[in-house]
Amino acid sequence: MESYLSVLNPEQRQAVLHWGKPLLILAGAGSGKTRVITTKIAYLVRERGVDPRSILAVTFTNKAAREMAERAQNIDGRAADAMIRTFHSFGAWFLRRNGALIGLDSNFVIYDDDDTVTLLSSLMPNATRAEAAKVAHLIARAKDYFLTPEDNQLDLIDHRPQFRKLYALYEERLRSIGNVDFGDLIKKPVEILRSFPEVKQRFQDRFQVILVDEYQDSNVAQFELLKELYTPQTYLCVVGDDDQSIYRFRGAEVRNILEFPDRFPETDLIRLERNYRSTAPILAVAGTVVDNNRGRLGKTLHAERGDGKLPTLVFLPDQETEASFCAELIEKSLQKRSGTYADWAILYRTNAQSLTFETELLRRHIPYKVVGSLKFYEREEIKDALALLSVMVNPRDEIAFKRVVNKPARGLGPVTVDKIIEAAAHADSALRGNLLEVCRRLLPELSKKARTGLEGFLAGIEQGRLLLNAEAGESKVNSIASERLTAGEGLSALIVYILEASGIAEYHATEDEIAGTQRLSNLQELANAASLYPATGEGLAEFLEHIELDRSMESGEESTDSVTLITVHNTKGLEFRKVIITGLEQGVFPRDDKQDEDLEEERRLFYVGVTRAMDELYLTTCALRRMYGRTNLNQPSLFLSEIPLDCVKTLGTIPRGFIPGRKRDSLGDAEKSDAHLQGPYGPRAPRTVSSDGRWRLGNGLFHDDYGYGQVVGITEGPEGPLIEAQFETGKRMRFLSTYQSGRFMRIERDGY
DNA sequence: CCCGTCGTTATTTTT
DNA sequence: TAACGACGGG
Repeated sequence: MESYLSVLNPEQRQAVLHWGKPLLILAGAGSGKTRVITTKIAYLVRERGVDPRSILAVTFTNKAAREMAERAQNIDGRAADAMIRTFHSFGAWFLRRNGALIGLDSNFVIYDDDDTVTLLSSLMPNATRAEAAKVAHLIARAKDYFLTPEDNQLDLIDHRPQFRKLYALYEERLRSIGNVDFGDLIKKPVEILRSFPEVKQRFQDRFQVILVDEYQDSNVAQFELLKELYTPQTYLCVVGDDDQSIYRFRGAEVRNILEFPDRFPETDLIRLERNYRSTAPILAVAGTVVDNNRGRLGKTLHAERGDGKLPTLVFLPDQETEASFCAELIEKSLQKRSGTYADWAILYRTNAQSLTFETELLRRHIPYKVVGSLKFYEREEIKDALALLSVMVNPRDEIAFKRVVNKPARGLGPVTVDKIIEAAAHADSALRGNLLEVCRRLLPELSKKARTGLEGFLAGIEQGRLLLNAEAGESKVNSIASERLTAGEGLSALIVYILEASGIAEYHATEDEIAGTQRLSNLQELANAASLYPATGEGLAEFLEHIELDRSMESGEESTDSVTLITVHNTKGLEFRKVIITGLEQGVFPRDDKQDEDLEEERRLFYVGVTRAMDELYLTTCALRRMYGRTNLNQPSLFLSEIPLDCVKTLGTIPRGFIPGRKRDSLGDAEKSDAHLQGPYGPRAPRTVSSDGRWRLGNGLFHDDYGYGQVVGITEGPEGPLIEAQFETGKRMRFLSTYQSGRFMRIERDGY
């Protein structure tokens, strides 16, 4: 056996050697999934004589695509010729070549969610941006589900007729601008493949092998794309873990993986259940909890590493205590043993929860980094720069045009700008939509102030375009020595020049002086990122596409040893020696509006978090938590009650009535679902009046969010008397008797 | 055009 | 609570 195959376990090897029928590899967390895919690519090229160019491997993240390409090449260099891309980058590649068939110019710009909202806002003049964002979200979902504005099933996304109209209007507008959104990168290729059999034939001939990674995160449109590329002669292999499907809210359809064997008859199924990451007690927690999900193919992870430290379940009074508990845990661990800060990750459900941890870690001088809050490409200056560059690539891009034409202020108010856009929309066909050309025509008609301003804007763009088209662009740029930004080389120099000439650089430099921000250096960073692209129109388009599709911004700040603060979602694919999952309370994780499918997804999210841990796992839950400026008394998370008590060590005071899970095999199904409904309060002699005299059973109350209700229980908590309220909406909550807020009050409404 | 104030509204986010 | 947007006054 070849050495690269000998490192595989029997199931992994079986998966690599498999050939012929469709294959579904169910790869549990930490089971060596990436190794299998990359080895498989290399194996196909090396042993099966498959032409690497006929291999298509798709993933969801650029990081995964890069890693896959790199590792496959390390085994066999010829794998470099395989097409290993994200779904979206494959779609973009496809559309640049075949988009003309449906009237799409090859120089389209890819709109991000933000641009999409802006476009939609312009179609909804009376709506707020937040309302437009909601519709934009729905449109994105519709595209994920491969639904057109005409589709009957669009009602499943939103049944209001105006949604259908807005979607149609949005599509029309996007088409006339000549750009695409993320959903189009999948949906449009499918449409082309369906409408043009000769194109479909070409692609089906080319791709003999199709591999899909993280298949549990694929959406309906992506499934359709696979179906169009697939023929009975194609070797199709998908890899994923149904238990790690956590992007339903974004259109991921877990049924894609659950029903794969039905969709592709004679599918072979291989399970990778040997886990090389975590110790057995950690996997026991993960397994018992996720086992409560109904919609899963079923899989049991075995810990190759064997036994280890028992996970700790920690009951805490509030979030401040939670933060200091985490900090102390980390400090003590570093004092005692030789571990590092980087061993530790603090996980939470929502970004807002990071604040308390940041405050505490800062106070104690514990180094940390917050993952996912970078948002480089959401910064104003970066969006400005990208909009400016977008207009140069696609002069029909009115969204980008609007953003930058009056920035810095050039005396072009919204009235003038709208006039230009109107004129462009109604220009004769040769100029239709070409904003820059229309601007030029319109100049004489404008007021002096507006004219001068617009001339300045056009001059900047024009010079930029000249340089893009000029052979010796670079040397020219360098001769126009830049004042604020350093030119660098290639496209970087050109971008620097454009930023300077347009006044954008100066505008943000001034901002920096006022607000002490880093905007100019961000712009510099953006420009630097372009250094490897040629200073041509094509190079610029490529650069913009790269940025739209890959916003990870891999800055090399990995060097400092620090604790990781991260949302559970963001931990997917990562691992840490020591993991603390925080905020495990009903209403937080899971959120209390989650039911059925959504609840199962939350449970999978919990599973993802747990399976990140290699050596140590801590689960924390707080009795009180401030959310939206209100302090709520929460029950421990349902998921905690699903963990058998002998699977964990507990710390802190277990709340009365907390019922831990029992051993799985002693539970019948009916009993199991009962356990979920079990209230947190044990039997006690009921009080009729709270000890502070504020409340009595049956008192009426009103809460802005929960409506009318009634006091149905009174207990004594560590912080004072607690009242339990049953609201007419069905919600039951407990409050401190002293809890007061303008939105919550006692009302004279005793009894019902 | 900039700034202050008021009101609204709160997940998760591979691309 | 806090952050962000919408609106009105200077």
